[in-house]
Amino acid sequence: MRKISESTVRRLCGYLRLLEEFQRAGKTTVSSDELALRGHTTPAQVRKDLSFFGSFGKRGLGYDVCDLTERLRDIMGLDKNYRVALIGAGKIGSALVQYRGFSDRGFDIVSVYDNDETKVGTSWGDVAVRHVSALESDLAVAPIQIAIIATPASEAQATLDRLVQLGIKAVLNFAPTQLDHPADVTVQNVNMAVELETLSYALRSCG
Amino acid sequence: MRKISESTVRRLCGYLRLLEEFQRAGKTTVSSDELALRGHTTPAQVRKDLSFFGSFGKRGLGYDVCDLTERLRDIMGLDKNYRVALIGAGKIGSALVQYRGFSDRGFDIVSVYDNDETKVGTSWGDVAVRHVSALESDLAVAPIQIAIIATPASEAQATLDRLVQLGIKAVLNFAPTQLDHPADVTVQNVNMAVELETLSYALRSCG
DNA sequence: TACTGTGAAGAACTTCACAGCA
DNA sequence: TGCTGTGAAGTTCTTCACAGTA
Repeated sequence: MRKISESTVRRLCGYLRLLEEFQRAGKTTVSSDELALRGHTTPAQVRKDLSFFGSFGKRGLGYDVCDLTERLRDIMGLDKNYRVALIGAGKIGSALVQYRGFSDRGFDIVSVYDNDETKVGTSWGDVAVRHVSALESDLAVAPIQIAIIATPASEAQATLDRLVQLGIKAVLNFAPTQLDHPADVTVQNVNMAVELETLSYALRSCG
Repeated sequence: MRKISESTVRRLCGYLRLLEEFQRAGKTTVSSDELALRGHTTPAQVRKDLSFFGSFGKRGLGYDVCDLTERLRDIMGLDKNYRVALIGAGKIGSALVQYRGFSDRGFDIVSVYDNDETKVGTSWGDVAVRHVSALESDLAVAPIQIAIIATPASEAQATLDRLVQLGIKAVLNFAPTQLDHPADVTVQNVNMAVELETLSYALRSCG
C-alpha cells in the first residue's frame, strides 16, 4: 500500500474519536462536512484521508457511523490488544500507569521497570516494579509489542538500544532527547518542553 | 516577519537543546552538518531554518555555539520567564508540577486549580491547590501567560472558554479532545492516546 | 578550503472542482 | 438533489546545488 503521511494517521485518530462520540449520541450517518467541522479540518481532507484506504461512503448520503468506526479501527490496527512495558518508574511513569485512556483503547501496561532498588518490588496498582536488569529475561517469557521510555534523558538511548536488541518495533519516548534507531523501529516522541517552547514562540509578539 | 512553519519552530527547539549540550561539552563552534546529524535532519534544513531569522554563521567556519544559543533563545522568546497555571489536579497534573524540565526552562507553574473540594487547600510542593472558581479573581491579581488544561475531556472546552475570556493566548491541552478557540489563541495538544495509536498503525504490518 | 546562505527545483501535502452515484 | 471519490491545481515544505566569503 502507498505510504500514508503521519498527519493523515493522526487525523484518522481524530475521526475515530469523533465517530465514537457520534455513536454514543446515537447518530447512524455522518458526512465529511460534519467530521471536518468537529475535527478542525476540511471536508476534502477528510474524504482524501479516507480514500487512501478505500471507498467507505455512499454518495449523496455520507458514511455509516458504525461501519466507518469499524473500518478505521481495523486500518489503525486497533482491533487487537497490545502489551506495553514502561521503563522508568518516575513521576511521568506513575501518571501513565494510572491513566485509564490506555487500557480503554487496548494498550495494557503489563510491566514497569526501574533501576532504583528502593522502587523495585513496590506495587503500582496491580503491576510490580521490576529491576531493569530483568528486562531481557522477562520479555523472553512474556513478549511485549510496545515500550514506553520514561527514564532520564541520560539513560534513554541505552534503554532504546536494549529494546531494539530485543526486537521491539514501537517505542513511545518521554525523555527530552532525540534518539537514534533503525528505520524499521518507530519512535514517537512526547516532549513537553518543546510544546511549551512552541507556545513561548507564539507569545513572542504578545509581549 | 514571514510566517514560520510549526515544524521549523519544533526543529529550532531541538537545535537549542543540542547547542546547550555542545556548550556543556566545551564546544565553541558547530556546523550545520553536526546539528543535522544529531538532530535527525539535513544540513540544508538547518541552514534554511536559521536563515529565516538572519545570517548567524561564518562561511567556511560554522556557527559560534554561544552566539547561536543566545540568538535562538531570543527568537523563541525564552529570554523571559512565564507564569503558568495548571487546571486539573489529577495524575497528569501531579506529574507536570513535579517535572523539573519546566522551571529549568523558565516556565513556572504558579498555581493549580481543581473543582474537587477534597483536593482544594492541599499543597502540591510549594503550590496550594485552589478551587477553579477562584480562577478569574486570582488572575486579575496575578496574571499568567500560559495555561495547562489537564481536566477530563468533558470539562476541557468550558475551561478553555474561560481562559480565552481571561485573555490567555497560549494553552497546553492534555485533555484528549479537539478544542475550539479563536485564531489569536495558540493551543498545543498533547494526546498520548494518539501517540500510541500511531504506533499501533506502524505495527499493523508486523503482525 | 570549508562551510554558510539562498534561489531554484523537487516532493509532499492540501484544496479545488467536478464527475459519478445513491 | 446531496454528498462521495478523485484527478488536477495550488500551496507549502524540503532538498539541491552553487555562488559567496571567512
